[in-house]
Amino acid sequence: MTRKSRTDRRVDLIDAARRAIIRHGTEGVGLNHVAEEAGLTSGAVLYHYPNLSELLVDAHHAGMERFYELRLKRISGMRDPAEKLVVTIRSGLPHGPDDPDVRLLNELGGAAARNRMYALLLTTLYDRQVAMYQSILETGGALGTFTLTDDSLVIARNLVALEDAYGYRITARHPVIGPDEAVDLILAYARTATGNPLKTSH
Amino acid sequence: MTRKSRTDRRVDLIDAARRAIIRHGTEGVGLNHVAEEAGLTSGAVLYHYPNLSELLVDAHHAGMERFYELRLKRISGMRDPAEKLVVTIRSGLPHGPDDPDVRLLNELGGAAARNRMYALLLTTLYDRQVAMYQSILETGGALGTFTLTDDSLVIARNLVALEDAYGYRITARHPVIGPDEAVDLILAYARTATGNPLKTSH
DNA sequence: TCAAGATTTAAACCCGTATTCAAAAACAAG
DNA sequence: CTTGTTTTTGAATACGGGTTTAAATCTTGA
Repeated sequence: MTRKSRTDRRVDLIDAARRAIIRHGTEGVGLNHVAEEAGLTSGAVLYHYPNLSELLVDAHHAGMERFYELRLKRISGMRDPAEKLVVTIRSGLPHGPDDPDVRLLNELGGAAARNRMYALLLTTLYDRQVAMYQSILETGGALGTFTLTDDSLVIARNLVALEDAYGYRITARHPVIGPDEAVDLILAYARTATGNPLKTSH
Repeated sequence: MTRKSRTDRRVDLIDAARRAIIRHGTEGVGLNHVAEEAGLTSGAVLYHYPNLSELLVDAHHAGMERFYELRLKRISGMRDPAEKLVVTIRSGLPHGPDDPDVRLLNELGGAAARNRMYALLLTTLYDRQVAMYQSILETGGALGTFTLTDDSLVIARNLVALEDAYGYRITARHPVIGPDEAVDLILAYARTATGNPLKTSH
């Protein structure tokens, strides 16, 4: 073992790749971009990774995992399903047009239609987010906090869909729809779907 | 003037570019791809267009215009706002994972975060679609067909957002969510938002 | 300190890119 | 058919891509 373990070095490269992808796009990013971001040469990158595309897949995979885990952590200590729901909606949206995590996810939207690996990653993430919302909705329904107008699966799918779409609008710098406006829009749906006023905490 | 006018030849190239973009992605498409799709050489393409990126922008622009105009045409002869709404929801979704028009739109999702031109095109299309929905909702409200639970702008924005998101899921080949399922999901929201049963016509 | 191993670099390689340009081909009009 | 113009080709240019490899550097353990 040297100063940094083999896996640690790969983690660094994954992070460099993540930044490079955001800067140049999944299909526009090059080995030199990643190397520059990592403070190395392209050869050194390829010493740790067999080829570029594998590194890019790992970078996307890691980015998704981080995004999802962060969302779970945000609501880990909460009891009230209504509060959980509001916080979860917020955590699914980018903080601004340059939010790195969402930027990374949005890069895959087009590529997923051509690349089975990326398609699988994206649909898996979607389904996990749906399950996350569904769990909140179900417990809220059981506790009487929510009165669901539809099957929880339907509402959950629509909530994640709304997040995704407004994420795209925000990263595309829509002049009117920012993070706050997107939250309001999604909450408008969540309120009618749950029958809960869902007050935002500030 | 020769057999084909200058603008006609450009239209052919735009269509070739559209197909090439779908095959290789906005950032992965090359001059040779477009030329091959048009049955020409790269030099001939550049004889009609000053450079590749300008052609790509035109191709995206034309694709959006076609997509939007087609949606308007679908509901042009209809009276009943409920019927209009259902048809419009359908026309906003891809027919399947390989639907060319939606594939083209999805290509821009990631690029819009890096390219101001693409961002403008996408947000403009979004706003126009919102206006289209809003018009349907407003007339339905005026006629008493709809009883809107929210401002028509809010509902319209959410409807377009849902279309966009499910378009991505469908083109990414989600194993469960296809065009029919997506329609049902969006209709679930539309029903609660309009207070109308919104029967699908078959 | 020294030797062995791991890591990084720099250069070479080959392939593909956008773009330019002179020559060839296709075409329209006289 | 011939002339003049438009269009297309194919080659040349110059650059950048990913990947490989030998040499140089750095790190660790003895």
